[in-house]
Amino acid sequence: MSQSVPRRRAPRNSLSAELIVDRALALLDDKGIDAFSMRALAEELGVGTMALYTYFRGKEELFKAARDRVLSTYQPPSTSGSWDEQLRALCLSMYELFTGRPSVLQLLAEGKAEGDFADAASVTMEQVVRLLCGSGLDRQAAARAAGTLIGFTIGSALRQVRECHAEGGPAAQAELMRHRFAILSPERHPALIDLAPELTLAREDGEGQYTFGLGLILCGLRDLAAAAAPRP
Amino acid sequence: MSQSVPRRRAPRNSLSAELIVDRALALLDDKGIDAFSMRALAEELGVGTMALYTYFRGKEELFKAARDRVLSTYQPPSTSGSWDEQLRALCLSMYELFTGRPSVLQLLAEGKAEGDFADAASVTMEQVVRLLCGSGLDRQAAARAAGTLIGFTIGSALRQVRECHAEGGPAAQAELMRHRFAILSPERHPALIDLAPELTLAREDGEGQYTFGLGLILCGLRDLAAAAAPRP
DNA sequence: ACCTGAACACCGTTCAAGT
DNA sequence: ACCTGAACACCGTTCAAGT
Repeated sequence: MSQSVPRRRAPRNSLSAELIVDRALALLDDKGIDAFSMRALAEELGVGTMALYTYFRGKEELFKAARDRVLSTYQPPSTSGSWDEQLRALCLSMYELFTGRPSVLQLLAEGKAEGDFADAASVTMEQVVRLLCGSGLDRQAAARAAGTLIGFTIGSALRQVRECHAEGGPAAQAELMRHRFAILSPERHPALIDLAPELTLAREDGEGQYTFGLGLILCGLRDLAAAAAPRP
Repeated sequence: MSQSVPRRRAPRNSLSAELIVDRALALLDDKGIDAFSMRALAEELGVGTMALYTYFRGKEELFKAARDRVLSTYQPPSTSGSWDEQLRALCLSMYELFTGRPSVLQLLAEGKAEGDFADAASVTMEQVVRLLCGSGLDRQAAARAAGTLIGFTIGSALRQVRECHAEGGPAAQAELMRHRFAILSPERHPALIDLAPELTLAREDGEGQYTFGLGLILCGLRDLAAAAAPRP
């Protein structure tokens, strides 16, 4: 007679911090952060739950390791061109890193993996800050611009990731949005109803939405830099 | 001998959906979404946990009720001036609504309270879209601009809210940030270290950071509108 | 050192029961 | 209708024990 399928235990010493992080990232990217649990991860690895605690103090520490794993594999692009073109390339590559690895983004955004950042992240920050400081902005404006660019990038990536992890996927989300528009009263919300098709499309095209917003911010920065350092 | 302080039960029929939402919001704003639980809320109200289920199907529905409560009390400001000045005022008032009610923002951002929006929210959206459509932008640009403004506002408010709910509060967060800068190598991150004071300040001043970014976006929109509808 | 199972203190929710 | 307690299926983590 068949056993209750207890997924035969992995042989001793076959476990490692690396392997655990690998599987954790796979589980995270696959099912999302809400479906993640130490117990489920252990099950996946074919070990008892507490085996994980030999390698990590707890869930939090495992999350930080997962975050660092992804961030440390990140290669900032080598850029060229004017400072704003370089900023655009840097931000876009960050956006792609995040949307390509939804799990880590969720960890960062929900504050589950706070702590000292991996080196790759600070290298990119360094580039961003250097470009901004060389653009003619004063120090305060440069600092705030850095915050705006990073925040906008993370926020935009986060929105798209949530769209994908939401039940039913993007298709269902779009349907839900159409329904919301459908129940609005035409007298009170004429402009909203009129623009509904474009609004729905914009929401579906996360990357287009992001590049549009990024363009606006960079345009604002160019104007600001030009005003701060006018042609002599 | 004293009882185990079972917080004497509330009299029968003293409970209501209103009262539950009230307390839920208080608990949420006070301790944050992570510390919230149906059990804790019931305890706070002096009733058994299951009493809540007489008024709400479950946690999700309670969250939606809490969200709607807050959004329906929101009064969009009456604006005047040019379209971009009006947009600025609308966005700022949304930002203040959210940062004033951290709990609801977290519900919205973490997708815990999805569903049809309250009326007040769509009234504001209507205004935003109307202003954008009247600015000279084409339809697609108007839709994307709306997405950018809303997304940036929610994202910025969320960052500030998390800053406040993080352990130790803003002060501890700033200290942590200084520490992060302190451990960077001066050879590899000269610009970052040089701008550290301003970056720390910018992070502490959430509202200043937001208005700065909003200004950049609006500046970009003005340029775009001017290019789309040049003087005849 | 590496891994285990039992146990503890939580959680949301179902269910049968009481008023 | 309104509210209860017991129970179920989860969760992260502690702890004593096994190899």
